[in-house]
Amino acid sequence: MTCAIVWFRRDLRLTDNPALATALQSCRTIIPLYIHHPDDKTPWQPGAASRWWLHHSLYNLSQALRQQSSRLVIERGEVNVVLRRLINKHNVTHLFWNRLYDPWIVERDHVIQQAFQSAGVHCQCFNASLLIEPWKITTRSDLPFRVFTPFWNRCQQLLASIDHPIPRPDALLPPPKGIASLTLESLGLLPAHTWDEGLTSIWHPGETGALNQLRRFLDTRLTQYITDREIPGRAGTSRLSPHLHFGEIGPRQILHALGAATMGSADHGNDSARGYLRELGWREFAHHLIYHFPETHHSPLNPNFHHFPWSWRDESAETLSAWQYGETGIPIVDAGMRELRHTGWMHNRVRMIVASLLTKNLGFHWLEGARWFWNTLVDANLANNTLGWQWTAGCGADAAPFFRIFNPIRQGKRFDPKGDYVRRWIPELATIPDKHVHAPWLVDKRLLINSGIELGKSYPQPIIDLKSSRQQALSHWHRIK
DNA sequence: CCCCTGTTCGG
DNA sequence: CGAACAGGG
Repeated sequence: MTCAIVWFRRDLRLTDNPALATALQSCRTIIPLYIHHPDDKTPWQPGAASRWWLHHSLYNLSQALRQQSSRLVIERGEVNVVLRRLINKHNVTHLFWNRLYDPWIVERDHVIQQAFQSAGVHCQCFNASLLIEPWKITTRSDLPFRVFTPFWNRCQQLLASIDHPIPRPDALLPPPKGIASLTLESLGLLPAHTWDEGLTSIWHPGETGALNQLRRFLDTRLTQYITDREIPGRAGTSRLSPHLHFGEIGPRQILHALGAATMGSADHGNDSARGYLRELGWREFAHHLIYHFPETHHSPLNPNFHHFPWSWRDESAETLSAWQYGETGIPIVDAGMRELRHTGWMHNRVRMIVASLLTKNLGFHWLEGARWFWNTLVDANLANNTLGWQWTAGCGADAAPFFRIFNPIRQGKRFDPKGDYVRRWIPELATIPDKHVHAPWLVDKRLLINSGIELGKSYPQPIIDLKSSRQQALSHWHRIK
């Protein structure tokens, strides 16, 4: 009699789940297990938005399991203790999971595999969340990639050989009779007071939500993706990032669906498909980097920046909180930060703009921004967050050179020309003419008053002079160049 | 997945 | 005088 644990982590789906599929082939009884371990020694404990998502995703998974006469077993505690207890209690013979790439998880999983393997449990782990795992490709000199373009070129050569997604199983196996489980509610993942209304109205965590979102994106947005993806005022992006983070859908499924969706379509559609795939490529690249350079979640990949004087300006709590809460007086930045706080998500173009302001103009350490994103994003992901912040801060490997300092006015005019995005999140600016919406402080006072805006009252004065702070940043950078 | 400054060029 | 381009941080 064989009994398997399928240890769910961030692979909260039934389709294209190799750990689950293998268990179904090789065992008679299956325990679908989730272990909540809030005390793990990570500097990156999931934030409130992420926990909110996790709660709903676990709920969705447990419902899906129930529909097939199985159920999710929820435990809490140190993972090896929990696993050992269940393995002994239920005579578990097989342990299956899908791999993750956060440095301490890689290490922990390795220890667990060793320990249980030598205790006679068959342990096996799989790739469920990447197209190409970090150790599968290297540069010509056999090193990890540090530059995106050659990385992605190499990946593209291998796309054709990537496995098709595994179909959703049409029958599961029951867990042992009477097996105990904590309730989902007892994990306390939901916020104490209800700030989550903004989230509930736009997101649908869980596998069903993920598949619907992919379908909707492919059917209604993909052909316009290449032109719309940079316009934060349009719903042009896939918005799959939180679903991907929790593994409610995997990139193999997207790749496969993308192939089917663009088969035989005109060039424009293929440009869009390629463009979208490239964004998945950045996700792959981020995981490649965090795996091979596990220090980078706190330390710059580019050694020139090890002694860079981050935090060269006032570093005051008020300045930081003005940035966090969208009160900097710079509309495109405030719009982004408010979108983040209300929805747990921010358009990628705007992420770059707000990050550039924080690290270059306001002179804060990039980790300060990374932490805020970590706590507020529903898609908070160590690999992507690290890549993103090091990229804009200029200290990553293939980062934007430090001297690429975004000008939020120019960015606003270019990517939000009519101010649709800005006005959506900053209704105070509803009546200001389009041409001034990105820099209200440069507008003639009388015109502002006609628009019913008084800077410093209804909307803040800018907290930073863009020109001089830019000069300051460049002069600091000069010293380490 | 940039910005600024200076220069040239066409109207 | 704006658009287009080159050069450099």
